[in-house]
Amino acid sequence: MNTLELIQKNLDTFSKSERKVAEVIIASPQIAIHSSIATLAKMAEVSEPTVNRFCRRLETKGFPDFKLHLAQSLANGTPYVNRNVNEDDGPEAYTAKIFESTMACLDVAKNALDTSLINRAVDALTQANKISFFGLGASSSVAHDALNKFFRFNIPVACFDDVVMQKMSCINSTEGDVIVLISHTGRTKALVEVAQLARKSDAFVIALTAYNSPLALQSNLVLSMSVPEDTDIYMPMASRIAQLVLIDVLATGFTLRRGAKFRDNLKRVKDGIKDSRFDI
Amino acid sequence: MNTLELIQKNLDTFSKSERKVAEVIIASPQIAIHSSIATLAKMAEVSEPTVNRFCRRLETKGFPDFKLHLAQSLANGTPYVNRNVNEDDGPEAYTAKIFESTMACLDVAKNALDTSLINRAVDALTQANKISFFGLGASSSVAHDALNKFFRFNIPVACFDDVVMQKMSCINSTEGDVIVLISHTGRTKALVEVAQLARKSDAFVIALTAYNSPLALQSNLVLSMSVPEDTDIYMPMASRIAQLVLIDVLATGFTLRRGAKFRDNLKRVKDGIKDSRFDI
DNA sequence: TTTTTTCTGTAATAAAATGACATCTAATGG
DNA sequence: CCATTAGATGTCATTTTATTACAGAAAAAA
Repeated sequence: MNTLELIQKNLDTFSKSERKVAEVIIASPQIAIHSSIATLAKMAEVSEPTVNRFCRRLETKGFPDFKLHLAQSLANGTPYVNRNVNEDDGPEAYTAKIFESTMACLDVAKNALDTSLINRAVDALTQANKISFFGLGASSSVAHDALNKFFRFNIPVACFDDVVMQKMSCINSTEGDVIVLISHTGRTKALVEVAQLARKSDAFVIALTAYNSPLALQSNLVLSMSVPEDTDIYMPMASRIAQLVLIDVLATGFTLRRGAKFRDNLKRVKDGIKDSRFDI
Repeated sequence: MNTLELIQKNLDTFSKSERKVAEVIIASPQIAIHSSIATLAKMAEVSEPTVNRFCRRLETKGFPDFKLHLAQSLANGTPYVNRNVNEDDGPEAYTAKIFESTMACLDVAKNALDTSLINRAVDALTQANKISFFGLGASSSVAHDALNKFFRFNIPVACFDDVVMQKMSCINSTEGDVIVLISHTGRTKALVEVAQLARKSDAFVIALTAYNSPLALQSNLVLSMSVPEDTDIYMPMASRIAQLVLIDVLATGFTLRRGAKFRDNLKRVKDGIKDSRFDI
């Protein structure tokens, strides 16, 4: 496991002084691995043995061993941890934090995803007579984006961000239709009702939502991501990005399933809008 | 560059004793990084300073620094690189590839961004009488998303994905209005015309687009990301994600600039929709 | 062969990390 | 509210580790 993530996760198991050390390391891991125990101790304003004890707590042999582990995990994967934006952060700080925590969330989302479920979702989508994407609030732009993607595949596809339209559309659904419902929390009442209507009409309901949420329980297939929303200042940020990437994954799975001929078709669509663009 | 490869390549530039060290390290690098200079010297049957000199020859600060470099290059594989999806990739493969290359793109985007420009953009947005977000095609969902974010700030904000509406809106703009144009390529003729109209009406034009593109040249402020679109099967994927994260950054900058009182307001908006959700 | 340069090892020094112990802090029970 | 105790933290001593300076050996050049 990634050392940096490990530190982040165990942050509350550390003592006061050890947490100081953890924070200094998380803030600038690259500096940490190039420092001696003395300089790091000074940076964290603790004593040298405290740094050493901190290292041991992370199941390493000591400080030099810890540095090796940290160095490896910095090279290995995400040096990106979910850091919250502070009130006094400048543009550099909050830009970096948001990008990095988004990347960290994508990493978590990737690991939490069940690819066999993705495969089943792609199965359902490729066999669908019609695909509908529904979302409300912040999730409606995800639905729009999905529309934009699947629309190019030249199959019947719809997208509504209005509850009434969504319900009407569900009532008119039949077996063979796939309805994709998008909601971060999975607790929006209106969307749960939409799911119920869709099920009544024998449509296949795929939910991009939280595991075990009311919406998830009403769906045929759930793609859950369990992304923490720490960074957010009262609005969904990283979760929505993860959903979008998941849409990309589904769209890619779709095109791969359809084969090479189909992809040529996509290219023609793209070439078709050439005239509306400036040449280089 | 990979340290182990570097050693291999420079094998003939070393002296006799240094080569002994090199060979021991190449033979068992995992042991090497966990050994002290003394044990490694003994293994190579040379003196300790020889090992040290060997490390310096590889442009490291000394033995501990060398170990860090070696540890990093031993950390398996290049993690988040832009790997293209192949026709014969299974669900695990393409899911991982899409997530990872999205993360790689975000990393590139983050490094390419100019935070002073972000700061200026936040300046403009906070002082705006009215903010409009315009995008066409795939970028329209980014514009929608931006609307959803800035709408919560309780300021006049608009979003159109229709060229005619966009143009009309621009003609009605006045000084103090900010228009944010979103386009990956920056070559969509219609959107460039929109930019020109907006400038004529003395609106401040911010473009989220490619550097030096026709759209960029027509704008007051350009936030460019230069994200490669390798992974894409003829549709924007990662670039759009990067734009969305950039919107998050701008929205965060906005809330930070507005201060604590303003953030309490945001919380009230969120609490206000509580009734429409299921409790846990 | 002599001279010069380059390499390599020894020993001294400096730096770093760890261990032992004392002190402080905070929590628990009287 | 104080005494006791477990845990946390720092100081200092010790040990380990790395680096430097220098001298002798090997190789190359004259």
